Amino acid sequence: MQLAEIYQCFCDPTRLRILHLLTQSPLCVCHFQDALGEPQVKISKHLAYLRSRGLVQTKRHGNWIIYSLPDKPSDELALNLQCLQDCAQSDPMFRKDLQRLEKLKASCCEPAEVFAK
Amino acid sequence: MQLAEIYQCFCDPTRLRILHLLTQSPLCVCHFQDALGEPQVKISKHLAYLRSRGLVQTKRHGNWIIYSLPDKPSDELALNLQCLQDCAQSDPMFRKDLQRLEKLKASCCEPAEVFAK
DNA sequence: TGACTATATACCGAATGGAGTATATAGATC
DNA sequence: GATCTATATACTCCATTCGGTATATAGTCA
Repeated sequence: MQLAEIYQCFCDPTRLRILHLLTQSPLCVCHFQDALGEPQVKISKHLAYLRSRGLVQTKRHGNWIIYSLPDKPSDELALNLQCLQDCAQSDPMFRKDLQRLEKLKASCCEPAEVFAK
Repeated sequence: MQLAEIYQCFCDPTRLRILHLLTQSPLCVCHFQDALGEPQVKISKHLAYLRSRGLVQTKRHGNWIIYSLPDKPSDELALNLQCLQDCAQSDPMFRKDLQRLEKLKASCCEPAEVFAK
């Protein structure tokens, strides 16, 4: 059942925060590190977990590897990502993540593609 | 984060099927056994898992223990249960579960409260 | 009280998950 | 080629999960 696999990806707090940020824009590993305040190895491993299950895709841009949600998510994934966004709106943790992400976008000089939708 | 705990409950196929059936009506263990075709101990343990995390509640009715969704689910839980129902509509497994449940309801002579909403 | 029914729990083993430390890789720059 | 930066992977440890087998418990009925 694919649905259960989606929930397996959703069931860790760090992965949830990663996926939530990705609903805003594609990002690379260092952005997750800064926005979530978690060590590189932790972020990288959770991203690998999500990638191996098709929840995120990557493309390289110089030294950076840019993570994004799938171009064509399944109906189940799309529904659940929308639900995640709805739930996240009222959660302080998710809101803070977004705030830190906005600050990062404002302060850094990285190429537009990284944040491009 | 409570949200991650909800997804932990959702991330096993058997638990998903149980929760999906419960969106229809309260049920007791033997109904899950019959509708899902899984052994008693497996059902019982998953129900205990869900119960310990507040996803289901119980009341005794003679020898039966009737499981139901919480009277007042959190916003997050309500949203995700709705999402589950939406996803389940197009999934053959979930549809078959519902069919078997309907047959059970039609063929058995159990008290109305068990299936009452 | 004793048997029966529905359900729960204890215990075990295999598998997976998650965090940390250390190390490897790939591309960029000099 | 040497070095630097960003990211990934290997390894280890500990905790949790999941399934199965066996057994316990609570309520019912004779």
